[in-house]
Amino acid sequence: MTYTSPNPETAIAALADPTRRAIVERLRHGALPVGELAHGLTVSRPAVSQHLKVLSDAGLLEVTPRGTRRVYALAPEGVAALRRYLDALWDDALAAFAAEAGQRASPLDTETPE
Amino acid sequence: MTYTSPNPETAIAALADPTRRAIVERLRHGALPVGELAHGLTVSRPAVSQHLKVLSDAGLLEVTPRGTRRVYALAPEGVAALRRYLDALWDDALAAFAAEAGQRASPLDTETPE
DNA sequence: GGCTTGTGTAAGTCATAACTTACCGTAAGT
DNA sequence: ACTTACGGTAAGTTATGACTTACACAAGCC
Repeated sequence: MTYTSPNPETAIAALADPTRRAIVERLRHGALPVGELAHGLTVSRPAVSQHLKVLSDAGLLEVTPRGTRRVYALAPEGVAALRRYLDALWDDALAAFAAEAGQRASPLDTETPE
Repeated sequence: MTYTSPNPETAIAALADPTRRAIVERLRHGALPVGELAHGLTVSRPAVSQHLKVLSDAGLLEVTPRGTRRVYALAPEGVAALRRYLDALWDDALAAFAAEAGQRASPLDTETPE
């Protein structure tokens, strides 16, 4: 029960911020505590904490308290949820693309039928 | 030369806005002109135009002028770029996850080696 | 037990971007 | 050619959210 992502849209919104993407990039290589994480960034440690909260709420990160430090890691399930969302979008995009190509092949409606 | 997406990060930022996600959702079923698009939304037509520009710049949408109206459609290549980005992230997330699981199996460093 | 280290939270400031109204250009219809 | 419909752009306002400093709390070390 490592709690799954709430919804992919929250995750997308979380990844929109450059600093948060930088955090995610830093976590690609492995889990890190907050201090280490903030050391490579240009913003203050509290700012990092706030971003970590947003990413965690979006289901993209998981915390493991280890003594006095809190180690953050990428949550594979959160990334997977995003992937599923985009896969479905990709599927529909292709279908719509094909449908429009078919419509252009048989120009039944130069005008919208209203 | 339907011009490809600039980078996945711009696309993510574009999808962060709820109104823009609503536009994308509406385009899943097929291409639409601006008027039709704005009709289903709560914001004004100019606002929709601005959002369409952002989505187009991100490589997620394509325009087809048809007479006086401009028909917008999902750009499969833009969605594909996003998918590739997330696939790579997913890959690293799994690797990091496995690495940490291995570290926990052989606890060489209860402390960070600094 | 007090001190230090590591981190999350609160309050407030400031920058960004989403939205509105007004306007302009362009393509079709009569 | 004039009118109408459609959509992009400009200018200005407002709301959102990212950042800072200051503070509070918990866990290890002496």
